[in-house]
Amino acid sequence: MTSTTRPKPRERLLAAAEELFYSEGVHVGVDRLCEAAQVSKRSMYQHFGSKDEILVEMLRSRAPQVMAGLDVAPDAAPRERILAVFDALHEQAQAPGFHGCPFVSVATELKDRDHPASVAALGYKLELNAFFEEQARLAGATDPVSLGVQLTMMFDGASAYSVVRGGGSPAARSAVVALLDAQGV
Amino acid sequence: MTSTTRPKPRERLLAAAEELFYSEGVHVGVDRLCEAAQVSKRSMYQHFGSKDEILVEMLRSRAPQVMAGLDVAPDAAPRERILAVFDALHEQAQAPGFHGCPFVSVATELKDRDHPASVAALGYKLELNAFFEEQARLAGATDPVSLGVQLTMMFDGASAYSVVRGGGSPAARSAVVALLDAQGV
DNA sequence: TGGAGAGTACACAGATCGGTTTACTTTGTG
DNA sequence: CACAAAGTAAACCGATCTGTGTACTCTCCA
Repeated sequence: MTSTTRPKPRERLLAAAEELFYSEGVHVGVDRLCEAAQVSKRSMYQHFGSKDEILVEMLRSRAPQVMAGLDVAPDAAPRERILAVFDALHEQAQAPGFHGCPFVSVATELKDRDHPASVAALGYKLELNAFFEEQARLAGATDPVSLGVQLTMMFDGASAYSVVRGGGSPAARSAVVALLDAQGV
Repeated sequence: MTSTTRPKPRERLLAAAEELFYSEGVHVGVDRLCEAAQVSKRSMYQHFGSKDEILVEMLRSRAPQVMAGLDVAPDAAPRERILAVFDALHEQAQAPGFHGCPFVSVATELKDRDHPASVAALGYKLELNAFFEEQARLAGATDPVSLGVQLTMMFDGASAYSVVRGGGSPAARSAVVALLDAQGV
């Protein structure tokens, strides 16, 4: 009976935090968090020391899933694998509940790079950057380090575009193509 | 005595809102806002109907100044004028109190594109986009519309980079050069 | 000079914030 | 079965939130 069992409070809290913090911001209160997770506040403070701890744990535990949701062509050649990331982003940006990259959102809302959650967000961004850089290197890019940063910037820029205007733009893909072409990828 | 006069409460409130909402977020309370502006709460509600109204008015009134702070080479040729914007951003991103584009920040924090402040933020972003597009057109770009969007994305992507990691990166400028070169600008 | 408009200080309302505490119930297992 | 672990509901704490009400003072100008 491992498949139909209801998730434990800890996991329910992390799921509720993912949903609420993303759709409404990190200022959502613990009362609403507990209500959404169907967990009493007393239990919540048994599992987590504070609301911030939930936020950090949520970011840490979700990073791999977010990466997996973007690296949708792991067996393709580097250039296509990179482009697939932006195609995936483009599709996610069409969804009604899209509010940009959750890690950048948290960092933007906290406005404090020393906050543990900001550090967790930075960790994820470095991962994404490393992914781009590695693919660039595999494809024989002129300057993989620079290209990795450039692609990370384009990723966050395309996200910001969606946050402000809604939806996506084909200009993101053409920009990526131009950046890849410029380095012979 | 027009130069040494202390600004009126309305302007002091807008200045305090610009400072506090940017450095700490739109969730700063009206009490702290009034304290920073040295204006009584009663007076605040004489000038503005609500806290949100201050936020919207602040964004609207500050947009021209922000644009002016980026278009620092208005007499240069289009390509250099565009690059000057990213050089200005790069310098601003080095400053200790930098927290990204204030308009994108507000939109990110509100997570509601229908909010009047989000609409104001959108208006500013469209202005920046139009600026890039116009320069691209003047320089004879292959597809000025697409290039305008691409540059706006790079701008916000470079801003996000600074928010998450702090400081700037020379990769932003090289990316812009690649995008311009790809369109013969 | 005197009165109106603009400003102040401060208490208040009702809600919500993060977090704690008390008292009770459920659940899994030796 | 029995009992500890883990869960629940709900009151409570002091602080803060947006916004209002009251009562007073300042300043400028007809």
